Amino acid sequence: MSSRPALHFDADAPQLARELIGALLLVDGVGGLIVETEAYAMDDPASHSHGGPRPRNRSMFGPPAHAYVYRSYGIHWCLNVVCREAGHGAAVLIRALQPTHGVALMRQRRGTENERLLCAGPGRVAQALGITQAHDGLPLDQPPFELRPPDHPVEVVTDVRIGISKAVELPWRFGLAGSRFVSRPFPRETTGA
DNA sequence: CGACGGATCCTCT
DNA sequence: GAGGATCCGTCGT
Repeated sequence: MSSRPALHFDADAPQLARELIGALLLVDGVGGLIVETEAYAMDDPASHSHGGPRPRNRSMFGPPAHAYVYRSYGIHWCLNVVCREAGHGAAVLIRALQPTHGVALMRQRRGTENERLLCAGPGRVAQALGITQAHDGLPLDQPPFELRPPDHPVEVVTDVRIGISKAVELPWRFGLAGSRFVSRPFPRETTGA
């Protein structure tokens, strides 16, 4: 399947997750091309929004095209793009980037020289881009964020989501076909395009 | 009020 | 492949 060069923040999470593959994500000019995402919906036992709004997940129920940032395992920050409409509790987790802008700074923040591992995983993405709870709820179309759709259609592959224990069968992980910057390989690199 | 467990990452084997 | 680090929202008693 090919995703078209447009970002529909009012779409449901799986569609936006697909559209975000190949998009450019920057924070203060640092970042890269999105190569891996996951979709989370309200009627989705694996989603933080499952069960309705709470203080912790309030950004997930806020306006679309804004950030939902949460702390993972008490250590890492992870960035989501809120979608649909306010109240739906749908979002797309940014799982991996192909580093393109500010690589030296990302290396410094991450403490590694391995470019393949700079942004390969949601915690690594946040660390490389300097994302913290301070970014929770901020609009992604304004500084310090910059989010631009892909320049051209890209080939997207899918798989089940990673690290969850509920709704494990949903094929809601999306990746850029053939990318070496994903957090984990996709089982099949062929799609119908 | 105590316990649990997670949309993870790193190190060591 | 396994286990530890380390925070805090959520839930059970």
